[in-house]
Amino acid sequence: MDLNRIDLNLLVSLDVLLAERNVTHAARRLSLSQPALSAQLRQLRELFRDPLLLPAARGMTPTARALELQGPLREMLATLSSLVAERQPFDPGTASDTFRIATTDSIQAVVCVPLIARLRSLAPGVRVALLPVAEARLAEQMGSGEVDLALVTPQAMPPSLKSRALYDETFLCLLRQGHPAAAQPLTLDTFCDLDHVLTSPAGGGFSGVVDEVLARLGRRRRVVVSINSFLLAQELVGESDLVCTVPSRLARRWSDKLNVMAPPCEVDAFSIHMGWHPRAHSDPAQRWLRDQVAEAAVGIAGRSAS
DNA sequence: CCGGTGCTTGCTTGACTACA
DNA sequence: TGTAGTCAAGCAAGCACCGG
Repeated sequence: MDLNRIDLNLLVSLDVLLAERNVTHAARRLSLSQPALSAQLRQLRELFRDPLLLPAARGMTPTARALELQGPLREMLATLSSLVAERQPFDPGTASDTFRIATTDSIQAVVCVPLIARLRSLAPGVRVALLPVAEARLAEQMGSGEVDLALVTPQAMPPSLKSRALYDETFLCLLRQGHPAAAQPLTLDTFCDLDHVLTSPAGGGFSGVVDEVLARLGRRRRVVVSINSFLLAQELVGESDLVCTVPSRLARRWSDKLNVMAPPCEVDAFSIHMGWHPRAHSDPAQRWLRDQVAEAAVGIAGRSAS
């Protein structure tokens, strides 16, 4: 069958004809005259090479082929109907969506805490799931809808995603209160003499951006603990003489219980981006979520990063 | 009970019209 | 000019009624 020959209106008429099993009644339902629908039935008969409906005592009787078509036809028209239905604008007041955001715990603390407060007030019916970042699977997770939004560095962002910069970030060092090294600004010598905690979302590593900077300066530090949770860093630092270099906004959150100090060497700033699948680009709910994340990020970006 | 008649219902077809 | 619609007429089948 040549698809070019198929007029969608003919299929709509067939659907009504099969439901009514009466050309006159079907024509009335389709706002057509009975002869007009009779002409369409003739075209359908040619198209399907089957009588489709045979005259009966009262109305028409469907042929086996017509009965075979009825179910799939109804489903196809319902799918088409939903496909072309006007997309409803997102209404945060009544929405009950669940948003899944993949990010590190440091970004969760910095961005997601104000974000969730914002969502609770604007869209009390929505739910938020914060998920760990599985860098290798991120593109696949977003493609399948397992994750709606990723908040990560551009390096961790799969190239297939659309992305937008949220804010820039630098590093600060954390030491416990009363730590002997905290009495004066950290020098490179003091910094390298201390034992370090290294945090990385992937975990397991003992070398990071700070080690790269030190290597360029011909220096090195001793990383004795490697963790994948930034939040655990404050506990470890608070209970030991360890030092930990963490994103500045996170460090400042703990300034009341830990010493927050500038690192003795210049560690390159980095940026945090949000990424989403192209499929979700024009989805009203997803767009609204991205706007809220951007708004939350404007709030934190406004605060000095150094 | 059966067959004839007329009415109703419903489909098809031909003539005509409107419109792009 | 072609397409898609309406109007009007024709035809077929079912049904009710009536008379023999």
